[in-house]
Amino acid sequence: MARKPADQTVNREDIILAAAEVLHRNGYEATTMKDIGALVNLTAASLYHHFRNKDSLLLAVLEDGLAYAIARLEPIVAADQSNAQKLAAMIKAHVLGVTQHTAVGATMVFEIRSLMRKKPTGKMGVDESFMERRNVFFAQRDHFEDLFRQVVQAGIEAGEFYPVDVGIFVKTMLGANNWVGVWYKEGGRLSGETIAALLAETSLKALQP
Amino acid sequence: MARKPADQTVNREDIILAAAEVLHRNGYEATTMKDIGALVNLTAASLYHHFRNKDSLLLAVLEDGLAYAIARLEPIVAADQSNAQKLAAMIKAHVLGVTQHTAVGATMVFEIRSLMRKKPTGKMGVDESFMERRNVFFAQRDHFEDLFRQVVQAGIEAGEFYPVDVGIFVKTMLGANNWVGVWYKEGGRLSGETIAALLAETSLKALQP
Amino acid sequence: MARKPADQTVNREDIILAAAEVLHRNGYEATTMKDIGALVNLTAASLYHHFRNKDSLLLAVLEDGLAYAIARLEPIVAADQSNAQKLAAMIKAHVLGVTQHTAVGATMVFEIRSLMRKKPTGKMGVDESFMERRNVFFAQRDHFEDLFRQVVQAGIEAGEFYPVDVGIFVKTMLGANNWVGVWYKEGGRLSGETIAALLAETSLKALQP
Amino acid sequence: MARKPADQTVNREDIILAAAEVLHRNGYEATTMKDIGALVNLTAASLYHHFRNKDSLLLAVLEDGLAYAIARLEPIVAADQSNAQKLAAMIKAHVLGVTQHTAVGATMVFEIRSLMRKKPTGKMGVDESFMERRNVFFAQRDHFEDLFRQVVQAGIEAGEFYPVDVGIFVKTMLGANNWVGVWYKEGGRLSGETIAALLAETSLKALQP
DNA sequence: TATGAATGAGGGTTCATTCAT
DNA sequence: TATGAATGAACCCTCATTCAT
Repeated sequence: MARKPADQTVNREDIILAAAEVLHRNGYEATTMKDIGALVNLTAASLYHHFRNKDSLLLAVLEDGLAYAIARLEPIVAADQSNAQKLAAMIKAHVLGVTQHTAVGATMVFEIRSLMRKKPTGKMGVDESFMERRNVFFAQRDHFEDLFRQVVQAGIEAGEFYPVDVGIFVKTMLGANNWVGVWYKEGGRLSGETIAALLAETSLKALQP
Repeated sequence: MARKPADQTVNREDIILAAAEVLHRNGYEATTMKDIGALVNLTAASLYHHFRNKDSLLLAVLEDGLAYAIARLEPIVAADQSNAQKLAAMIKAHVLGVTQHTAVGATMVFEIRSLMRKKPTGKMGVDESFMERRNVFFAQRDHFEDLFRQVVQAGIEAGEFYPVDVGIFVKTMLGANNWVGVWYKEGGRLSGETIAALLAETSLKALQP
Repeated sequence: MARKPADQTVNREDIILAAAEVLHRNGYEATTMKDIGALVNLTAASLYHHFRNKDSLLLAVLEDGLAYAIARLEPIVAADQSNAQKLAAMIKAHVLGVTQHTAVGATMVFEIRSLMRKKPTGKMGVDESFMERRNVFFAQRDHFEDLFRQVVQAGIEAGEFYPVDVGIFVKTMLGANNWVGVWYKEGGRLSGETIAALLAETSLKALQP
Repeated sequence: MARKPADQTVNREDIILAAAEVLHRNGYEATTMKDIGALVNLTAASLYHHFRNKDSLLLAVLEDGLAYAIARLEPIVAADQSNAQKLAAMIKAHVLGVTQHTAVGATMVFEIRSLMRKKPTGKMGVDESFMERRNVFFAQRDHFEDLFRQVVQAGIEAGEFYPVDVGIFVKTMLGANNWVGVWYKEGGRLSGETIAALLAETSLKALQP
């Protein structure tokens, strides 16, 4: 269960990884500090040396996952390729990320509800910095979706894609892609790469002019 | 807030509806008996006259939603139409169900993790009947997916559809459809019917031979 | 230790009494819900059926004590007597209250710092109703002091009293009176009545023209 | 916030001063090692190089304040003056100390309850030396009160003072004087000296034969 | 000396659940 | 049926304290 040998120093990143795992497995509310600590051989109390509180830690996981996902997408969007090629590459990269990088999986599958529902307090009064971070996160989340919207839109305008309703299409496509995080199990019938390729193919076909 | 006038008798179905609403809005762990009760002007304690415990109530919601979803699908599958027509009708029916019937939305969007994670006891010892119901639910869930798989498979064999990996395709498609429950807001830019039609169109296009 | 037999129903007032006792004995921060509960044979959790949270309960104690103290003072102020007679009666009543009514003792000896230091949150976000109650409490506390100030001021104007600095004198006098709550032990050398009489005599002498 | 520039060596006395400030402001239980450390730019852990534990540190504050108060009183008691002159000087000195010397204020206002309630262990087993120090402190506290009692008693015997109950009178008077530490704010309407003078006058008047 | 990291103990609070009324 | 009262379990978080560096 524990991922870290008992005698090693634990750093912020280790904790985020552990938290991502629990978060991905159990969801926001069912994730306890104790569970996270157990994965790095720490007590719950010790986690507070690295993060102000649970919300802050879990938000760090989400930020991490989202940043990673975006980082893989942006070079693709900026590349000099057809929109179809870009979109295929984006989907593959994203789905692969969902299956491989726990934090990405957690971030995407994640019911953002939990974060939205958060009242401006955990136990520390009105934590403005948290609210700010949360807002930045939501903005990044929009940005993430926007990368897909841009490419689809450009593809439509270039005549590469069938003129779908971009907003609906992208949400739908991401729903499909993110959902992989729910059912994907390592060592299953198909590899992450294969699944990623199949999902890309499906989306591309759906956009055929 | 309360869905029931204060002076009316509350029955099992009312509670399920209330629970579905909270469940859909807040997720499994964040759903409290008090919240559910509030929607029908009951105290949390009173809910126990209608349901053995929280799990049982929430499972009832999921069963309800799933049964409703299946009930709308089976006649379509059984109808005398092309597989393409069937699949389009199924998607439309399902997506519409997700947007209109809270319990369906809750059931589908729902991270089944919560249910799977449940230890065979809450406070009442090994509740075998609950485990049975849970297993039946999972079986039904499989059946639900199977309805889609059947039609897709038949369509492929009939040459109507492109020969996709049926398992992956259906999971993907359902991911997309169910995700609607996450982002759909009544009174948005597009009606549930329109969204349902668009999703059906997208999936059908992706299956074009 | 427990003040209530194990088989009796506990009501709001019982809890306030228990809380007053612990509060008086241990001070705000050192008072735990568990300790309070123990005095009425309840668990800490059970207290939450009667009070929203610890702050609310302790504030109730203070309100109680203050209300009681004021209630004993107001008739005296309104009576038709000389200011000297009034003041003597007020001091006696107040000191007696401090020695007999635990909540009064707690309220008066109480380092109001704890209440003033309270950030607008315990664990429940910005609890506005609590802040309002707190403000009302402080206003009442002012009113309490004002009753003494009125009589002293009137006495000075009537030539009954030496023209002291009213504000300082009253604060000083109340400091002396409230301090009784710190050192008074039931069954000591002198009765509460005797002590009260001595304190009244002392203050009156200090005001001699 | 920090009282010491970041690059200066911190000594025992600095810490006591910082602790006195926090203690005076927040009370025993609400005083944290972290808060104290912050005032001298130290971490909580670092404080343990100077003091065995929190209790020991806070007791040092109290000892300091009490020693200072006594040191100012003893010469007065020993001086060759009338008892009335002595008492007036003592009150002035003491009240001034309360307003000026944080440790005195902390010691006096301080609810000795916290110290009395201390179980003979925090985490370090039965700390006998602490219990001894605590007892010495209480003895000193008695001595402090005794200085006042001596002068009042002598004054009564000399016919300078009205024959009050010495014990009660002194406790009452000290209550009044110590209470100044609760309400005194620097920069208020009256200076510490003025307040001290008024309190002395009041007590002396109360003792008029 | 100073500190970052870690922890055990404990406190406030929530919540599902039970039970007598 | 309905509920108020009560509770055990669990959770988040704080804090005094220790220890290796």
